[in-house]
Amino acid sequence: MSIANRYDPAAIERDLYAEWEHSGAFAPSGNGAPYCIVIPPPNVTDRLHVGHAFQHTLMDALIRYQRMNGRRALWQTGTDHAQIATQMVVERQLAAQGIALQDIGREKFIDRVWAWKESTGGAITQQIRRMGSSVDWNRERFTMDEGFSRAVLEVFVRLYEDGLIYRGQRLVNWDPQLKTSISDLEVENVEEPGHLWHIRYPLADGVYTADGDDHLVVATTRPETMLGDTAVAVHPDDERYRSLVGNSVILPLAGRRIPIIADGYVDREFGSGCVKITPAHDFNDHAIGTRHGLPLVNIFNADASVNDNAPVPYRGLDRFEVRKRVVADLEAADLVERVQDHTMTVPRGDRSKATIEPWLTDQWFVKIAPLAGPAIEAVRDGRVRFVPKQYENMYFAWMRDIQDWCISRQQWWGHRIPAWYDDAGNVYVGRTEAEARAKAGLADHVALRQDDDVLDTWFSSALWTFGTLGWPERTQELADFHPTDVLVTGYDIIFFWVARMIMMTLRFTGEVPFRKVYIHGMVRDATGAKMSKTSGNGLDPLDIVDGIATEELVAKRTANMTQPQMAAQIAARTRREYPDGIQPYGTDAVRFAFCALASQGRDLAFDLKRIEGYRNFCNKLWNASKFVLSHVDGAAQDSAALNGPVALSAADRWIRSLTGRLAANAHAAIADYRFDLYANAVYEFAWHEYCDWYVELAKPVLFDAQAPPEHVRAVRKTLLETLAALLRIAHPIVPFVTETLWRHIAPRAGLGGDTIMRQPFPSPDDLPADLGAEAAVAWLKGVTTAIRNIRGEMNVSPAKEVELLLQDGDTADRQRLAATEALLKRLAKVGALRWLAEDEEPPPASVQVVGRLKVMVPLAGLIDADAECARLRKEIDKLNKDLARVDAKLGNANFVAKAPAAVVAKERDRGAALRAQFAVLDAQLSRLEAA
RNA sequence: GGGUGUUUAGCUCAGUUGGGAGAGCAACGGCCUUACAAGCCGUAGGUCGCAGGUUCGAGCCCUGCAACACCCA
Repeated sequence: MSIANRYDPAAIERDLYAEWEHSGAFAPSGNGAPYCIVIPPPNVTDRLHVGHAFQHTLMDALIRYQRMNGRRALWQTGTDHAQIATQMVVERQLAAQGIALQDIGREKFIDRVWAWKESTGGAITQQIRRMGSSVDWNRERFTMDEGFSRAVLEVFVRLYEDGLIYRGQRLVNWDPQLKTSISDLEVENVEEPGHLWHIRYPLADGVYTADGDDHLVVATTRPETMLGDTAVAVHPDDERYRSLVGNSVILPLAGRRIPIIADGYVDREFGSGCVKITPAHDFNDHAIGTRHGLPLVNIFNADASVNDNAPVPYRGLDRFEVRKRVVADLEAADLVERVQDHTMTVPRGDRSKATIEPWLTDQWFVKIAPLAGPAIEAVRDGRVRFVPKQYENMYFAWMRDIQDWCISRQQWWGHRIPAWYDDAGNVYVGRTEAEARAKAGLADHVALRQDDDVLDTWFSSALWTFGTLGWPERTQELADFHPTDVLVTGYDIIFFWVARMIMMTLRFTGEVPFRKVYIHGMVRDATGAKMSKTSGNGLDPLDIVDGIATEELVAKRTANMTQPQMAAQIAARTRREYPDGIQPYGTDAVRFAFCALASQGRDLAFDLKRIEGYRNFCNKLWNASKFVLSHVDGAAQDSAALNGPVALSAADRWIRSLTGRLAANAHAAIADYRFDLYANAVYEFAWHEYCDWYVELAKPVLFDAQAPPEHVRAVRKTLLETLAALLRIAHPIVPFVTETLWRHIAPRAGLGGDTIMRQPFPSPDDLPADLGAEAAVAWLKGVTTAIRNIRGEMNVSPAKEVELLLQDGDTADRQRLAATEALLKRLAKVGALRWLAEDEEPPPASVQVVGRLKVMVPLAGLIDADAECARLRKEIDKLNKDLARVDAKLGNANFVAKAPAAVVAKERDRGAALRAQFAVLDAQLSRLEAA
């Protein structure tokens, strides 16, 4: 079977993945030490976006690398039920059909969600496959599947029994649109323009302020909440109001009498220094209310319309409508002193984007402090390490101030809370209703009703590492693969997920969930802007893999929008940015780009130009392999072509040495999670050493019919063996092209295996450094480059053979030339070559200096003397600058006295070399100018 | 308001204990040289955000400032 003439990723990638998957190659195997990564479970509502693809690429590179190193590698995959996000999507679909939730009821709704999940859940797994991710599909899990749900139930019940889960009436973040509580983390604080209203509250009982006013002025951004005010607070040390503390004001509109209290929380500088206190609708006010024993007046319904605790005219109206009316009514009563423009921080739900209300409800909470302590300790003592380390500070800061976690959601889709109530409102918790009854010794005739709420989606994902491995059963997988080795995730979910995993896992397994947390940056578009559906700059990774036409992309980006008014703008932007659509680049190119861009501690700008470059890289690998195969197969009839004695040349030894260095660098880079350094090392070696130099160095031998067989064999074997090593080293990044090429290259290199996936990752020990060979090739490269430079600068056609003159130099130069003359002649297209005697006057020539060696190309007919003079002046100029810097350094007595001897010696050598070069070039310039 | 990160070539980014500023892309010049024009050869381009400090020596260490990004309040 011969290799296709052209690299075409579409032709290889799909079939290869199916073959891998069916062969069972992704499952852990062998007797090596276990290695495990759990995938951060994507939401079933999602399609894979480039951020996922990026993250998965890094994980797959790690898994493939460890698998090649003989580890029993498990990449645990699965998806998350994404409680709120999923419910929202299905609700919206129903709404589009004119169906309201209460019409169909809880059970039917949940059936609908499952049906929808079954119909779309496949999309994301298909995308994971197309990205080449070698996950173990046999072990795929879903956070709502039976086994995992059991783990969730178990954890809830045990935490409850241990007193770490409690139910209580608390002020929580309430989303009036979704009509559910959400946790602190799910609230985004957004700065928005607003107003600050200064409102007069009349003093009761005929008292006056120190300034003689009959009222206090309070400033608020939310005048509607005054309907629930139960006090006005001033600072205890504020002389202006000290005498009024203990008196009352009459709350306007409501007409209630409320006290004036003193509390250190009040900022005297803000507004008039008087603050309205609404304990039922503000977290800070609630704390003050608790301190002062103030009553709570809840004025909102679940949808944030105003309830019957407010004066009649406002009842039943939406909060924003009430705001307008309250302001109007106050103005009518001349109680508004002034109105300022004011930037306010508005809390919004991260899913619904609705303005959140602090609202008093009964909810379930996790008591967090007993869980946080051990979790802080685990990071402090290094059982869990963050990479990069700076994220540990972020983790500590958050964990120190962590508040109890509200885990109940007033929704239907999700893990239903395993608590039951009797008619008296007593609560019974158990794994089943029967267990709950049994524990409480309840008679069968006592009616119980299960809690309607479901759990926060992050409650279940916190159990992901051990829940997927079979907990609460004591499975072999749990024993083998837990703690997992590394978690690869973005900094955006350190609090949501990483911290909670550490807390829960320590509590229930006594182990950390993972030993390392590799935190990657966020993928942004080519201009560095955040990718999002609403700004329409997001990309489906498969559209880069397979390519997409402009209009198709426009259609995709403007479909199913939450903000349809943006469609025209997005369409225009898309047409501008992708006038010719996106070419099909193939999975390998995209993966290579992700690795190369994965530098630590920063977001990455995702640029298609980079992908194109790496597609070209894959093509380069393909063509190099084609070259190697053609020269091996051409000789295949000759059984001695590869078998028999070999005599390795300096070039052969050099590329072997560099291959060893590549292996060492790759191992080190992966150990440090430096995917960028790893990818760059592969790129640099493959393109600029193997292809640019070694293949060229191989040609003179391969094309020479007279070459001794042991030399030819050495070149063929070296081409094959180093390419085979390169393919294995590159495989974790670019699995498809390397596997395809491997199957052609490996058998000829005497290496077995149907798949590169199970081949050992090359060890530097197999290819020790050969300093002699490296020095020899460095010399050859230097002389070749010098001649090419003359050609380039003098516009001598590469096709034109030139004469080469050498002069001076030392014995090493002569030895090296002798060893590599044939190579040099080919690489630099040199015809005649002659050493000049030391005292021989060279003909007019263009000259370069390599070490002590003068490299000259005679001008005769080839080179313009004026151009050469100009070039020399430029060179001399540069030399002079360098020399001046070196001399300044050496002229500094302090430098010579204090710098390490080696540094000084190096500087002296550099000076001497520069001076020698200068002498040659300067003499050459005078000679040409004289002529 | 507190914290973290970033600032290096036109663009995107490397730069590992302080010791001659790098890559890719873009640009410019020359090449269809028997693996590859998705290529080859060569060239040019930077006050390393600003201001101080430490040091014989600073992109790197310290202080301050600025801009941008993000996290927390």
